[in-house]
Amino acid sequence: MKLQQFRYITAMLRHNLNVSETAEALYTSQPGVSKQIRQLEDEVGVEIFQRHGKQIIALTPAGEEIVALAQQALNLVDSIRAVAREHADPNFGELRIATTHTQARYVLPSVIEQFGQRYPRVNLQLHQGSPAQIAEMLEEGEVDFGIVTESPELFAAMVMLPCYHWRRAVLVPRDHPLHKLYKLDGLSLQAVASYPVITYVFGFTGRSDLDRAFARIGLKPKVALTAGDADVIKTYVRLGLGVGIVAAMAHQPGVDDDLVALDASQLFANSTTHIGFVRNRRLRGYMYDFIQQFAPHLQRELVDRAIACASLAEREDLFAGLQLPVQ
Amino acid sequence: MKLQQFRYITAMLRHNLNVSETAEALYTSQPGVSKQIRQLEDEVGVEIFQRHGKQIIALTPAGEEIVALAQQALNLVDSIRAVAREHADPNFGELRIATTHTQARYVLPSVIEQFGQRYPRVNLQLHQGSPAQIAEMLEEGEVDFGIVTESPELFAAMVMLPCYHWRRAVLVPRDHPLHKLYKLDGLSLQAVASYPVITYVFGFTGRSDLDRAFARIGLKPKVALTAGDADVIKTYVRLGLGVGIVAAMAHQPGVDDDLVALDASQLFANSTTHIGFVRNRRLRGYMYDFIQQFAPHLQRELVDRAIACASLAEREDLFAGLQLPVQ
DNA sequence: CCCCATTACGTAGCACGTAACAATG
DNA sequence: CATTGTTACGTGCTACGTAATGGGG
Repeated sequence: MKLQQFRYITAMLRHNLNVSETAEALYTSQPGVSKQIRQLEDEVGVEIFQRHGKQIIALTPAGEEIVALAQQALNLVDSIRAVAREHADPNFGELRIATTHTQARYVLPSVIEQFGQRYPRVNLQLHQGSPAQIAEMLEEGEVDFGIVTESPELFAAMVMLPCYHWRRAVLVPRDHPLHKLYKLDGLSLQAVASYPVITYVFGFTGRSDLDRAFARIGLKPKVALTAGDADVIKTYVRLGLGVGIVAAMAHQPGVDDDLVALDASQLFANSTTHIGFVRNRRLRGYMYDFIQQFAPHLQRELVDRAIACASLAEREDLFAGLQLPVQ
Repeated sequence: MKLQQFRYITAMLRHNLNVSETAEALYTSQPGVSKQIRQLEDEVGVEIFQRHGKQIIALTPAGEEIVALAQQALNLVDSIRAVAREHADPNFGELRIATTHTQARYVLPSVIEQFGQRYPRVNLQLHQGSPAQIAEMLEEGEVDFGIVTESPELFAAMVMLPCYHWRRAVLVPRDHPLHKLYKLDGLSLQAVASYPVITYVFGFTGRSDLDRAFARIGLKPKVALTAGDADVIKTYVRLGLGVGIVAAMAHQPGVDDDLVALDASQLFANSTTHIGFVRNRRLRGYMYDFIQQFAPHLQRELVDRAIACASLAEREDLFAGLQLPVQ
């Protein structure tokens, strides 16, 4: 048994059980991967992958368990690396974060600046992506943290810590009828839905919460345009293509004063942003600090307790009593 | 990083941080071990062992953590093997048990016979040893289970499950004065201590509980002879060398009828026998069955919950309400 | 001066790459 | 016929063993 074999079989999972694709992703040859997998199967005496002729179509029951254990072993290897680096120099290393546009653009800049001053020798990498891509980057060990709002099911295997709630705002030009209405009576879903809306593409930044709100009252607003980020949305709101529905923090005073952000927290449920990472992978000291700078209630001790939780439910209990800040 | 390197550094712990001894124990050459350790240290960029000149004298702080993680990784490798075997054939495999004489001689035979009938194709190995040796065998992965009464501190890192309490008996020839006294007034520690005693060597079969009982009332009985097992003790009791203090189950009706076993459960606290194994190493199905045959209250589900416990204290809570059988 | 870790060096085994082959849809 | 996994084969790396070297107590 070799760690390399563990890398191959775990990578197979992430690449459709396709040997060719896996080999390519790991920058190695197809026969090499094939052979190592076969050798591992020979050594332990049981097939890990179910083959149909020469096609690999599924994991065997034994394979399910074996791959999970192999993944844990690889996490330990990463942890050893982290421990060693920590002891070599606790202030030196890298911090790789994957997140969506909204966080990268509106929330993280101040946190990252602070962090950079505290840890000038930590090389910080920020990767932008969709929640699915972020989940993949985490799984592959390409990043240390993911910061996301959407799709908890993608992150079921990870430790997700709630950071803050955020409100939604309806973004319109100053002279838009909704602005007057808002000042008189406040907003209603009906009023908003009477205009074409511009909002996030599905799967991004709490989009599903938004759809749910309209669906609940049986409305299906005309969506004029969807975008992955609020900057694009703002651009088209300015062009009069429709009303924007965005995270409230996307409206920046000083820059966006030609638009008004009408508070819509009564119309749509608040969304919650989480920071998450792979379980069983040891965190560097500065990583704990980063988490706490991002979400002050997440002290190291609380994070460790969340890591220790065996199940999602346990973790939810841990945070049940907590009052999160609202952005 | 290679699993072999993990084997070397973890074995170092069990062999006084002595490279030569470690190499010998692993049937390989001293320079090989030395070099692999050095290579691992180079790779992770931090010393694992603290050297004083050319002497290895301790683990570095980083080393402490790294070795612990490496051990976990090796346990996972063993688990993968176990999973594979289980799926290949759940009724085929081996069960390796380390235990002390008392269990091997008086308690296990019936359990093992039952087990052998249920699982004829499981190769059962029984190794006898002192508690310290048993702990070592468990740590080295040479056995699956340890069954012991003494020295909980040796097994702090393992999952220990309480199986049953057992009483002590004072063993004397039929015509011994203590026998008469027992029938009239019962026994007292003073009465027992007025004769030379024959009992277990220190570190075996609850010997320390026994010493504690005498010490509490300020008595120090004359110990005529100590032995590792009750058979030897019985032999010398028959020769009139002294009175035996043994586990009650060591007195076998039919075989030992020339001796009488005077119940001494009032004089000495009952001892508790535990079955234990290394955490994070997956158990085969038949292993769960063995545990339950040995201690019927330890159903698979309860065992799994005990394994899940993070700390010793948690595990104690789990068994706090349980009424154990008394042998 | 002995014990022990490290360095030097040769060899055998194996992981990995290239090329050819087989099987599936 | 295209895609995908397996077998065949050659090569370069490296783990490991033997022998020699060097510090510590």
